[in-house]
Amino acid sequence: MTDKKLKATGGNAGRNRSHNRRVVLNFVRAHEPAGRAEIARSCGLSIQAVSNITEVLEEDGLLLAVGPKTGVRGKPATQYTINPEGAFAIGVEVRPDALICAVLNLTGECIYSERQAFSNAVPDNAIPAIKETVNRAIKNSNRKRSQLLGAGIVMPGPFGVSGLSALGGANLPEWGGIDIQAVFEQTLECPVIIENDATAAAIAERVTGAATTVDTFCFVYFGTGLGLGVIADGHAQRGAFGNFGEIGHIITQTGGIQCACGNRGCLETYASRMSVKTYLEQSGIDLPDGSALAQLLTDENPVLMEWIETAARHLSQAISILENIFDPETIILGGAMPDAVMDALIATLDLPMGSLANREDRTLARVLRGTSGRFTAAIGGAAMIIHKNTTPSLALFS
Amino acid sequence: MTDKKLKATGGNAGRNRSHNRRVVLNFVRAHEPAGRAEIARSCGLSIQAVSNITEVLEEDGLLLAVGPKTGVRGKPATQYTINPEGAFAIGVEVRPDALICAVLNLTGECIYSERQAFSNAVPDNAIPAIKETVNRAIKNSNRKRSQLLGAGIVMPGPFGVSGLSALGGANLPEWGGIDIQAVFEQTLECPVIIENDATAAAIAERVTGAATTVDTFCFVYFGTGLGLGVIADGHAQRGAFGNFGEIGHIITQTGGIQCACGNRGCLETYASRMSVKTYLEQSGIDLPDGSALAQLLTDENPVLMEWIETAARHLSQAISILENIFDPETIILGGAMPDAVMDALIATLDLPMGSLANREDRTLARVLRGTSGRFTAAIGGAAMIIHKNTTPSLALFS
DNA sequence: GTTATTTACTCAAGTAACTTGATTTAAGTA
DNA sequence: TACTTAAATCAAGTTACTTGAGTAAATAAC
Repeated sequence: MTDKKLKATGGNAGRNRSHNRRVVLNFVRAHEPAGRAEIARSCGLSIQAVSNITEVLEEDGLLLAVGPKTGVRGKPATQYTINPEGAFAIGVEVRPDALICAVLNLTGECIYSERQAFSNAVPDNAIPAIKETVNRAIKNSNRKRSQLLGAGIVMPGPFGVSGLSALGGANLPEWGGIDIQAVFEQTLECPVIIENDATAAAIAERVTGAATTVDTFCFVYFGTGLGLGVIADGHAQRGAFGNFGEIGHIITQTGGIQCACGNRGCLETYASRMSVKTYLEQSGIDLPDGSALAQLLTDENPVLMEWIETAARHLSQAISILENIFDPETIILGGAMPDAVMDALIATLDLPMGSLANREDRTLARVLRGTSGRFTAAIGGAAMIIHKNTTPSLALFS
Repeated sequence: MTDKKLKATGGNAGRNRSHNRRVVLNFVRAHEPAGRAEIARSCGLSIQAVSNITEVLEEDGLLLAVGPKTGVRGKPATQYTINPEGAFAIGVEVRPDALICAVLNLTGECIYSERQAFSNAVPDNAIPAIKETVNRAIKNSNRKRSQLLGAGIVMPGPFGVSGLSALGGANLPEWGGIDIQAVFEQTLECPVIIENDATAAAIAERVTGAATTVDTFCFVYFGTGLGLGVIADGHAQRGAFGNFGEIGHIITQTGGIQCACGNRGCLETYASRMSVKTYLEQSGIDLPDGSALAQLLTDENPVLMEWIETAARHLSQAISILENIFDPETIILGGAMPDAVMDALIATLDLPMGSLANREDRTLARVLRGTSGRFTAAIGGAAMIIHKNTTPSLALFS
C-alpha cells in the first residue's frame, strides 16, 4: 500500500549491519534454538561477525541466550532464541463499522486484543480514535512504548481506483488522496505500515501461524469479501499500486450472481462471509455472528451445507488457478470464518489431480486452514511490523 | 528451475561491492545517460563511492563515458551509458524438435541468432549439440569468450511434477532427475541459468523490450502452449518449485475442449499456437509456418477470424484474472505468434471496465504487444543473464 | 583415566568499501 | 569580470566484516 516506489539502494557499512541483523533474526526465528557457528554457516558470515551481531541483539533484548547444546562432540554451543518480551508491535484493523486492535510480542503471540464498534470511519473520526486505541493497548498490555516496533494499519482495499466505490461495499472512500502512512507515523509517533487485510493475514501466518518455515505460499482471506495474500520467497507481494490480490472479483461463473462491482459471477458472491449471510437470509435464516454459523454447521443445516457445496466448487476453481499460477508450497485458507466451517469447506474442495501441485515430493497438504477469527487482520497488522524487523529485504547476494 | 533454495545471506564488504555495481548498472540501464552525482542521489550512495564504482565499471568495459551534460548550471556532468560491446550473453531454447540460439550484447541487442532442427532432444544428444551451438555462436558473432557473461537455457516446463508427461506434449521428460544447471555450467564453462520460456520472455521484455522501465508487469507467452512470466518489483517470480506461471491450464470453460492434461476447457486449448493450428486444420486449412498465418489474417480468413474471436474471449478472462491478482502496471502479450495476429487478438479483447486496472492515473495501456517471433524464448535466455548482471538481488535496504 | 579429537568461541590485528570535508573544476548568470 | 551553482577529486576517517592464532569444553578412543 505504501505508494512510495521502492528503489534499489546501494549498500554501505551501516545498511549492511542492519541487513545482517535481520538475516540473523530471520534465521533464528525459523530455526530456534540456534548456535552462533550454525548461524554463521547458514548466513554466509564469519563466526566472529555473528558473535558481534548476537551480542548486540542480546543487549537490545531481541535475542535470548538459552542453555548450551549437549550430546554432540565439541564445545557446547551457546544457543539463542527470539526473546518474546524484547519488543512488541500493534496492529489495527480499520473497518467501516469497527476498530479492531491486537498486540503481538516478538514471537508473534497475541498478548492483547480488543474490538470496538465504530460507526463512521472517516479520517477525522478514526485517526484520533486509533491514537487512543493504540495508547490504551500499550497500557493494557503492560508494555513500554520504547519497545514498540511500530504499528500496522489494516484497511480494506482497493485504493486509488477509478470508480472505487463500485468495487465492493467494504471500502473506505473518504481515505483517498491522503498519505495515510505519513499521517499515522506523525500521529502515532512510531513506524507505520499500511496494508490490506489479506496480505496482512498472510504475513501473520508467516510470523506466527502455519507458515513460519514456508517461504512461498498463497493465503486466501475470508473477510467481508475474499482477498489473496501471497508470500514469495519470504516477501509479501504488493503489486504496482498496492492492490495485489483482488481475487474476489475473478469470475468463476459466466452470467452468475450479480456482484456489487458490476460484473456477474464473481468468486466472492459465492465464497465469502457476506455470501454465506446472504445465502442463508434468502432462506429466512438470520446470522447474527460467527458462533451462530458454527452452530448451523453442527446442526448440519441443509441450507448451509448447500452453500458450502457451492462455495467449495467455486473455491476449487480459484485454488486451482492459484496453484497453476504461483506454484506455491501450499495454499492457506483463513480469516473471519469459524474454524469448523473452514474445515468443512476444505474437506469439500475438489481439486484436479492432474495438476502441477500434485507433486510426489510434496510435504505440506495442498490446502491448509490458517488462523481464523475476527482478530485475524489486526493480528496481521502487528505481524507485518514483526516481519519487517526480522526479514532481510534482500533475498540473497548470490 | 534452479532447485537450490535461495537463502538470505549476510552482507560484507565484497558482496556489498558487487551489489552496488549492479545497483549502478541497473540505474544507468534505465536512465542513461546518467551522471555520477545523479546516480549517487538515486542510489543512496556518496558521489565518491559512485565515482569509484563507475571507474571500475568503465575499466571493465561495462560502462561508457559519453559527452558531458550541458545547458545547466554548474560543472558539466560526465555521463555514462551501458557499453553495448562490453559483454554479451547467449540464450538457447531447447525444444523437442529444435535448438534455437541467440546472442545479445549488453544493451540487449540481438547480434546473432540461429535455428536448427533437432529430432531427439534427450540429454545425451542435446548437451553436446548445445555446446557446439554455443561455440559456433561465439565465433559467428565475433565475440571473445572472456566477455561471455553466461548462458541462459530455456526449456519448456513444468519440471518435477508427478505424471509430468500428462501435462502437455511440449515437455522433455528425459531431463528429469538431472541437475541441469550444474551439467551445463560444467559443459559450457560459464554461468548458466535454466528457466521456462514464459519467464525468459518476460525478462527479455524487461531488458530490451517494451518494459525496460516497468518494474511490475505480467507477460503472457504464446508458445506451443500458453505461459505466464511475472516481473514484480524488477524480480522474476519463480514459484516454490520453479514452475511459476502455468497459466495455460487454468480452466476458462467448464466442460470445454479436452486438453492433453486430462481436464477440459483449459485456456491453452483456445489460445495458443497449437490451438490455432488445430482449429484451422479442422476446417481443412494447413498451417506450415507463421507467415502462412499472417497471410490468412491479411485475407481476413473467416475461420481464423472466428478463432481470434474465441481466443480473445478466453484470453480476456485470463487477463482480467491477472489484473485482479497481480495489480500490474501493464500486461504484455508476446511469443511465437505473428505481430499482426497478436495485434488482432489484442484489439478483440473485451476487458471489464469495472476493474482495478481501470485507473485514472494509468500511463501504460492495460495490454501491450511485446516481442514476438520464434527467437523470443532464446533471446529471453540471453536476457536472463544480462538481467542477472544488472539487477541487484535486494530490492532496497529499508 | 588419560589422551586425542572435535567443535565453539574469543582476541587482536587487518582489510575492503563507503563516508566526510576540504578543494578544484567548469559551466551558466549577473 | 565576478558570482553562483553543481560535479568531481583528494585525502583522511569510519565501520563492520574477515582472518588467524589461541582457548575452552565437550565426546571419543586407547
